[in-house]
Amino acid sequence: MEASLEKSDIAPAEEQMVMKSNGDEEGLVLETSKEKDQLRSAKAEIDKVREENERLKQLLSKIAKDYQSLKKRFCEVVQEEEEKKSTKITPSTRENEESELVSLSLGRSSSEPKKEEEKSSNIDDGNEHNEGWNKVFSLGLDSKFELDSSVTKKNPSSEHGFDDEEPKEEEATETCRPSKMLRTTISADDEVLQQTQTKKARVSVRTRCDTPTMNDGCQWRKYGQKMAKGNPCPRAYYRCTVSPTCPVRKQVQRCPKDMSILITTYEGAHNHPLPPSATAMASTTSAALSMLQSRSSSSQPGLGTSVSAPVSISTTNGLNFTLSQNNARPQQFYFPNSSTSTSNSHPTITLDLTAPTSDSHFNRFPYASRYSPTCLNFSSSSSSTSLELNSALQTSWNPGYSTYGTLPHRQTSATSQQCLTETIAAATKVIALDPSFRSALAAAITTFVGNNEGNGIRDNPGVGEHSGLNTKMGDSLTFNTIYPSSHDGIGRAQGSLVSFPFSASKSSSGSPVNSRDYNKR
DNA sequence: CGTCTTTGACCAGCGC
DNA sequence: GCGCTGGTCAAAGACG
Repeated sequence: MEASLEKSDIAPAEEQMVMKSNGDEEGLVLETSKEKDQLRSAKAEIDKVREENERLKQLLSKIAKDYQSLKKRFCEVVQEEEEKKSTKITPSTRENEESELVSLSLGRSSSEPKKEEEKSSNIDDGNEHNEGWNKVFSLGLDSKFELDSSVTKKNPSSEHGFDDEEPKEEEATETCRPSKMLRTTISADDEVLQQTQTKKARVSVRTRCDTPTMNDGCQWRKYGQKMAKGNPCPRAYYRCTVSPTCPVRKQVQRCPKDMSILITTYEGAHNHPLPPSATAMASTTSAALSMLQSRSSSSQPGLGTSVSAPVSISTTNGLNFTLSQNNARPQQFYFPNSSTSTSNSHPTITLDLTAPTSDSHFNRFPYASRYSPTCLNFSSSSSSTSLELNSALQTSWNPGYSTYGTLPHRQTSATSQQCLTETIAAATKVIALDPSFRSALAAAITTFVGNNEGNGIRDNPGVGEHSGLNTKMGDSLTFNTIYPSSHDGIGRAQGSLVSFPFSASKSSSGSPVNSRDYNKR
């Protein structure tokens, strides 16, 4: 469409060129017409990007506006709560609260506060004016995605510090070989190695499902089964059969702790069109791939020494998005059941669709729920990425899922499904736009904290649909949004809060993944 | 008969 | 070097 519009615009110039070339030989004419086409398409592309840019700019300004007002309100509420609590709570409970709050921060981990502070000093600079609370909540993405280093730093002690709860599951979900990763990441410019690396990008989905596998819309062929160590349940290996050349594989395994939970780990990106029902998952997996690729491409050897803190976004509305790339375990302090991987070399995204019962995360952590019922929690390390969806958003890709009435999940309604789709889409977008993660984040967050009004997050966010959001922001931007309603019917105010620095505008990396493959056939 | 699953064998990486 | 483990292959069987 834009191309056709563009056609008329540039027609005169092109005609001139043609006229000119008519005087020359025919080959030249052909060449010129070729260039003409290229010019046309390029212009169209530029216009597209410009449009998108404008749209996202508006989006961001809107968010910033909202942020300002909500921040004000949030601070008021927080202060009130603080005053109330300060008289009631004991030092120990206060400590808990603090750690929970720390876990909300990007670039600060409660386990390594000092380290993080040092490493993200630039973040502090940007957030100093916020002090206190914002310090806690600020997201420092600046150095988080520098590949690396992290890789070179092995942190075995941290490996099992977190998963006492589900060690087997983690084993089941992940199988990484740090040394392998090390090799591939060290020579990031090596294309072959990069490919090897991208193969390791994984998306893990935890869902309650009684069926042997989760119906994600794709066709799979089982090619193997293995007993995983430490897990009584066998792990099944599937390969995508939609296209014979499709590299996508998935592993399916039951959670040893809860057999009703199915852990599906996807690896690779589809190289073929997918049915609409499969696009969400496909987008997510390919986005993970994209993220990994962009990381490796944007990594700088010299910056490799910084160990990033885990990045996680969590909301009571069901989103917990954790990015971690390092050997250090992702630190989701108040999401003990979120599936983070022990595997340190596989960047892994975990979608946790399991239904939390009464002991949901936030119920367990009243302060977190009180202060940030809908909080976006970013932290990053370099070993895995986990995205947890639960509560209201929990649902399944399995269309027949609701038929398993014994499962404690909520019935999948059209609303929640749409919500899930949007959530996945947004999360996918975030991942996909990793090179411009900071800016893209805004778009994704808008989907969550905004009204889901279709503001830019499409149903099928192809990985390649990079918006090219280059809007420059201030040093840090905090989103603090109140949800109009809560999913649990209690009606508590749901504030989503996230802040992150937009200290640098990166051009979005064209994702190598063919986003268009995911378009409807 | 074609497709899919099962299952033992094989290979590579890793730790000791 | 050896054993363990994860991942894959491929032959055989099951199924529609």
